[in-house]
Amino acid sequence: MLASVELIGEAGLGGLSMREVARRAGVSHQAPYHYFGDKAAIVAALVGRGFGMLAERLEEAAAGAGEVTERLERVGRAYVHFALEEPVYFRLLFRLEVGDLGRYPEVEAAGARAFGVLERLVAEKAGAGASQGEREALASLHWSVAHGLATLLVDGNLGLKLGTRSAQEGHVDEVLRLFGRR
Amino acid sequence: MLASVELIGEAGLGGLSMREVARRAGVSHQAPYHYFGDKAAIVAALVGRGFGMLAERLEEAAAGAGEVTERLERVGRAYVHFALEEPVYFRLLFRLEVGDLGRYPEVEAAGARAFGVLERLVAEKAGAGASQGEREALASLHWSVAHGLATLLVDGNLGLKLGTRSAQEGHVDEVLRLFGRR
DNA sequence: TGGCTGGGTTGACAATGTCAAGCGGTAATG
DNA sequence: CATTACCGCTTGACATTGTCAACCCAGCCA
Repeated sequence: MLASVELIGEAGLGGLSMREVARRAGVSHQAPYHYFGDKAAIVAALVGRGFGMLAERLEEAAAGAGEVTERLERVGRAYVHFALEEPVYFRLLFRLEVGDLGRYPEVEAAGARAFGVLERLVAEKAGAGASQGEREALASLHWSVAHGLATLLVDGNLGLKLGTRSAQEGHVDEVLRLFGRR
Repeated sequence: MLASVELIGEAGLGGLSMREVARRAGVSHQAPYHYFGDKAAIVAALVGRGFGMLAERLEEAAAGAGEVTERLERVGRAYVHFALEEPVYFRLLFRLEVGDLGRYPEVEAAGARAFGVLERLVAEKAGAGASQGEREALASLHWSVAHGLATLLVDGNLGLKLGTRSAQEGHVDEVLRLFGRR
């Protein structure tokens, strides 16, 4: 299990070989197979774990004191920071093919838990007068900003050269602050 | 080449088998190998093509008349629409492992071309007085919104049930309009 | 004692990516 | 015309992988 994460980190999801994992763990090539029926199942387990970790961080960020907008910004920051701190897990989260996800309800539930944090905050911000469509749009917008920024940063696709970690964090803060001013 | 896209569409990137591609094209299992040295190379070629298509759409959207904010909004919509219309290509674009990308400069160039469209618009919007950091943050923010929304929609991770295509487009319009109000 | 179960093992199989070598035809070169 | 070179492709091998099936053995319960 830990060996899987390590290996994915080294060789990417495509480079994940159950046989190599077993080799590293010093067991036979079928041992992992005994716990997870399938290669997809081991990945799904990791995804579930990853969503759990993410949800925890988001809940923590949402729980503290402060105005709604402030807490929302904190949640966004927590989202992006999670991606930067656990890039292996984060990349995994959204790499499952859509169809496969249905086979693992607990993974779906873990994802919904993370999304729920955002949803509640957005509902609070929108106020009672807002229509469902407005709330959904606001939630999608917030989710998109955090998710887009995290994805682009993690994959180095922002076209910027943000070498150090603190440079990345500074950029994230600036972007989120800019988004918050509205 | 076309067979690859088709196969990826059916079985996902992981399900792409050069041998199966060759079989469909009615040639020997080594024929594709003759044109592309590598499995990674064929994927990179598709990514390059995808970025080219995307850049074209963005340039088109940016070229028309209107104020900067209006054009920016059009570009964002074009970005998301591309993802919805060509999900196979779009998913491919950002799935290359970071390290591998360096091996294919033409792919990087195609990506930079797409990003450039946004960069110029943002520079225009920010005005001459803005610092480089401000411009970068603004560009990242716009890119993040479009990219995040596109990614989440394509992978069905928004937690919403947007069955029909027009429902999706309506949601996109609403989110982008909301973002534009600033 | 006997049987059952959990945590493995060994051995086989088809499929895949990739390497190496060969082969037929067309085009340029002498 | 003969030769050479190249292009587009094929055949045949190889190690590696995911997965199936069968077996094994310690420890526990009855």
